[in-house]
Amino acid sequence: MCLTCCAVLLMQTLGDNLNTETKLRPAPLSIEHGISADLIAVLVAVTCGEPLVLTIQDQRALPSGPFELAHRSLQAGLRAWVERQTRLPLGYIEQLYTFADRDRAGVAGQHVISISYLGLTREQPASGEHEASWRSWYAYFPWEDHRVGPPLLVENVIAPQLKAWAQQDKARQQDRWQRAAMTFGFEGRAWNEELVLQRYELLYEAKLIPEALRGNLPEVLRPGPATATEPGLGGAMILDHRRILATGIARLRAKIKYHPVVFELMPETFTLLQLQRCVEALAGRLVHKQNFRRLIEQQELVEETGETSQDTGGRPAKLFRFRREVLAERAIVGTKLPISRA
Amino acid sequence: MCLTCCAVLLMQTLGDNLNTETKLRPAPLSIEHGISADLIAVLVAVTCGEPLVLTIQDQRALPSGPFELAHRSLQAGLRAWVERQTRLPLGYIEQLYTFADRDRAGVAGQHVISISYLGLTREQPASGEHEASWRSWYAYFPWEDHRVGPPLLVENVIAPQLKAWAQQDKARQQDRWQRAAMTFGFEGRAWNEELVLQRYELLYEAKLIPEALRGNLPEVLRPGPATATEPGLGGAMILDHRRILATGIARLRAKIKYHPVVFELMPETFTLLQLQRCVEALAGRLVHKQNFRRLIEQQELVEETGETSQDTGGRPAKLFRFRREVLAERAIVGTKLPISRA
DNA sequence: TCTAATAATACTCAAGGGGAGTATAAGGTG
DNA sequence: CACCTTATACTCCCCTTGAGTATTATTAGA
Repeated sequence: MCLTCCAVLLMQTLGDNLNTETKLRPAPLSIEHGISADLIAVLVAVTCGEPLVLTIQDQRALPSGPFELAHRSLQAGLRAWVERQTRLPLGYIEQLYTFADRDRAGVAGQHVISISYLGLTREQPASGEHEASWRSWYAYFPWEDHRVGPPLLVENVIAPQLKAWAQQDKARQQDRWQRAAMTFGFEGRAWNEELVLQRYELLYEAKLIPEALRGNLPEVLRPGPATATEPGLGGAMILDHRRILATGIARLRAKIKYHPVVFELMPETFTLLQLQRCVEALAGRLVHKQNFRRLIEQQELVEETGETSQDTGGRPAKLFRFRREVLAERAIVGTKLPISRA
Repeated sequence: MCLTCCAVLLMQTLGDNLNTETKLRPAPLSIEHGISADLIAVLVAVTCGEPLVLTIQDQRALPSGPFELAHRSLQAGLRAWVERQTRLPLGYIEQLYTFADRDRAGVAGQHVISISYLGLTREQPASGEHEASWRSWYAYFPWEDHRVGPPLLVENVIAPQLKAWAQQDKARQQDRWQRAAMTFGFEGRAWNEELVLQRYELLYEAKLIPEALRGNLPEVLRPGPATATEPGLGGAMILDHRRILATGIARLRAKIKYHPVVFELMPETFTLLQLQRCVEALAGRLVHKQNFRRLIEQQELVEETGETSQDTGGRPAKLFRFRREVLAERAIVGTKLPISRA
């Protein structure tokens, strides 16, 4: 079969090239096909105003598993697999990105295609079996939390280090610093919470992220120390899992603005402040309370349950529930083109 | 070389298989591993106010090829492959979606993962070798072109057929018709040009699309008649290529609203009307001329070249060029959250 | 019991973006 | 020259949106 031949030949080519450095050289015959597919999930929940992500392996990896042919579709495969592993009912699933960089090749030329998904779930039940645990995503991206103002980390650590990095290359200095200023909001620019991935990639490129210092291939075999780099720029993860997480956060931050996905993260009934805190947790920014309520109400996204919540610490708040009908009623998309209505 | 061998063998396999109507049921044993990966490209150009997509196989398929392990990344692989095949310089590339539905399984359990990409290219040089040719995407989605008003097809054909389909199932009647009304803008609702995929999937579900009538598995082997269904609901394509095209169109229609990708489709210099016509071709809707210009200018997306174009049919128009700097200057993303600036 | 703190909720106001239209300029063609 | 076509400038007005003030309903504590 074509694929086999292709793979085998490639194996050899790859094998030849790769092992010039390290010399773990597996028998090239042992692997027949060069391609395997993995599913990687960014599972998000928000509890007590913290955005949580499900992790395994001592909080250094995203849950992932082999793509099984048994399922009708990728989506179904992921859903079944997640629910089996974690017992979490998955409200919302969305494909994120498919990675197949050569650098990701794992054990000896075995080429891995990773299809990543974003999944939203309610609250946070017992996190299933295995060593799965929930962790705030700001543990991996401390510079992304601007809810109490811009973190000192940005100004005190990231800015100077990026400046130094920019100056390392006189030719590209301008360009580098402009990118840094744009993504991190230096030089008086506004912070843009959606640029999560761009910021991570910039830090990676500047080698401020421990993942960037690892060798490419043999890396799979040494996940590195668990907390060695924690104090600085957030917890590291294996492989490119942190990049995938960044992709998921960025996607979610963009999505909440034009699609009512927040409600997938909320309990059945909630107060408006709880909803606001959830949005703020995701966006990493504070929101204008009155205007937020106006936005929610004029879009008719919620309806009163008639009950109130007493445990607010102040005046009791009305409880609301999501009006699921809106999903069918209208497609929420924004126009930016001056479309002629005539 | 691997690539050659792979390609040649695939050619043969495909060639052999394509014209045998059914019987092709290979021995399930022949394949050891179930997974192979394909790249599928939605290549778009706009010429003379028409949005074009590159097709092969008598305009019934999108260009695709095996994923080659030799490249550094998927993106690089696609770029190299496209440029080799078509000699088109690809300005912009974006991953669309990864499909791996069981229904797509081609030859007997061989599981195919298809990673689809959207690519934008300038104008339209000679379309390379092979049987590649450009075709207006509205040939596949005639109901999507609202530039001269809502097509009669929508009101005269689609609406009644969807109504009939809704009424087939008394239980789901309400729901079905609401979906139809929402996506196609029936019952006085506004047309939303971004819902390309939703509309296609609705028509597919209602079996108004010939692709939906094909059997699942042996389908690969019989692409069906070339123009049998043309007069009705647009040209058919093999497998799920039309769905992928719909995904690409939808993504592009959404993207032009918040990211200056249109310019990847324009020649080096252009008049504002040419730019407008290009946007209109993509969006499938007319745009308010004066407000469109205001939008472009206030965003400082273009700068005058100093020259003018005479062949407008009227007063000569200033020529403009895209200000590439804006890409670095600012990240264009829109906020819909009432973020507190204090 | 009275007071301060916390939060919910209602309302106001001004600036700006965006939809829509009018007016004028500058080329062609008969 | 009249008349068509397109380019370009400018106006108007409403509604969204950012920002702030005022009022109400609770709890905690002096």
